[in-house]
Amino acid sequence: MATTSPRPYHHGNLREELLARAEEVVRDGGVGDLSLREIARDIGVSHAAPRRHFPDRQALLDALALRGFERLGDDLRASATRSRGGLEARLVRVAAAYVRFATREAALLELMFVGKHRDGADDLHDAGTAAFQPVVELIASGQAAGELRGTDPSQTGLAMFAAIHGLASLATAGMVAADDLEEAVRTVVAGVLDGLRPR
Amino acid sequence: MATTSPRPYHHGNLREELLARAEEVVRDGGVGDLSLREIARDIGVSHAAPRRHFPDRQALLDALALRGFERLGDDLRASATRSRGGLEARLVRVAAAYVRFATREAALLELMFVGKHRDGADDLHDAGTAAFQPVVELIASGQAAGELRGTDPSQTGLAMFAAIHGLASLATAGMVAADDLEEAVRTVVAGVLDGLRPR
DNA sequence: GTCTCAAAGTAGACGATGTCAACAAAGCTG
DNA sequence: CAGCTTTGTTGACATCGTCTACTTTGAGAC
Repeated sequence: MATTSPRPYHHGNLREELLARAEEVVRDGGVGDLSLREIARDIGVSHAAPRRHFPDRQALLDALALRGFERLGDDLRASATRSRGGLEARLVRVAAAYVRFATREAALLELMFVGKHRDGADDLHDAGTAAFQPVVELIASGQAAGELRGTDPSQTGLAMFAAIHGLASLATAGMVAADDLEEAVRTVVAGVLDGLRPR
Repeated sequence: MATTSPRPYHHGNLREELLARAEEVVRDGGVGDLSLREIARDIGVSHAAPRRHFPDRQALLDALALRGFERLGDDLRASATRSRGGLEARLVRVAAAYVRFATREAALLELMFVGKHRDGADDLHDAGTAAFQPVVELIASGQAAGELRGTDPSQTGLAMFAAIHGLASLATAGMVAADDLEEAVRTVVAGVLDGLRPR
C-alpha cells in the first residue's frame, strides 16, 4: 500500500482550499455546522493553520460571502446577456437565475445578507451592489427606451431588486412551494414591471 | 444590607424569563452571541436548568422565532386595522410597520426566516403565513372591490409579500440607506400595486 | 395529614470549538 | 549561506452544548 504522500510543510494553496471546503460544508449543513477545526482536519492541516489566512471565524465567513456575491454576479450577468427577447423576458430570466442561486445556495445566501459582518465590510456592501448591476442595467435600458417610467435606474431598480430578493428569500424559507416558484417568478417580475410602465 | 432574597428552588416562570432574556441578547448581539449558559447565569439559575424547558439550543431558537412571528403578526394587524385611507395608503402603512419591525429586530427576523429549523417546524411555517394574513386580507378586499386584478389573494399577495420582505431584508443588510427607506417603501408598494391594477 | 411520584433545578463531567502564544520549517533575499 | 518573513504545528485555555446522576419541591392519592 502506498504511503500517504507526505504533504509539504507549506501547503501552498491553503486559503483557496479552505474556502472551497467551507463552501461545501455550508452548502449541505448550514453556517452553524461550519467548524474551523473540522475543515482543517478535512484538508489535513493542523487546527490552527486556518488562522494564518483568516484571523477568526467571522473573517472566513465574510470571505465566503464575498465569493458568493461574485458568483451570484457572474450568474446574473450571464443570464442577462445570454437571454434574447424583450425587457420582461430578460428580467424574468435574470430573476429565475437569482432564485436558482438562492435555492441551490440557501445557506450561502443567508450568509451574504446577514447584517453582522466584521467592521470593514464595505467590500461586502460593494460586492452586493455590484452583483445586482445586471438588473440595474436592464432597468436603465428600459427607461432609456421609454418602456419604463423614471430616470434613476438604481432607485427604480430597487423595487425589482427587493421583489426578486424577497421571493428568493421566501423560497429558501420554504414559504413558497417549489411547484409554484416558477410561476411566482413570472408573476412578481411582471407585476413590478407593469407598475413601472408609463401611465 | 439585605441578604439577596433566596430564590425559591422552583423558579416558577423560568421558560418565559429565558425567552425574554434570550430576546434581549439576540436583539443586541445577534444569534451567534446567544449562549444557553450565559442567559442561565443572567437569570441566576444553573447552567443545565434551561434544558428542562428546551431540549437543545435549536429548540430555544425556534421558540424565539415563533414568538417573533406572533409579535410581527400583531404589529401588522394593528397597523392594518388602525390605518384609514385607501388601499394603497393602508398597504404602505403595513409595509412600513414590517420594515420597522425588521430594522428593530434584525437578528430576530433572520432567525424567523432561516431554513434550518428542527424537524416539526410546521408550527413555524403556519405562524409565518398567519403573520402575513393582514396583507392577504387587504389584497383580498382590493380584489373584491375590483381595485385589483385576480381572484386568488394569497397568490396575488405573494408579489406584495415578497417585495415588502425583500425590502426589509435589504434594509437590515444595509443595502438601502436609512434615509431612502421611507420613500423606498412607498415606491415599492405603489409599484407592485400598480402592477396588480386592472388593465 | 402523610406518602408518593413526577416536575423542575443542581452539580459535575465530557468532548468539541475558537482563540492565543510559543515554536519549527520552508522559502526568499541580501 | 545567513537572516528574515511567511506559513504551519503544538499545546494550552476558557467556553459552550449536552448528558447523567442527584436533590428539592409541589401536587395529588389515599
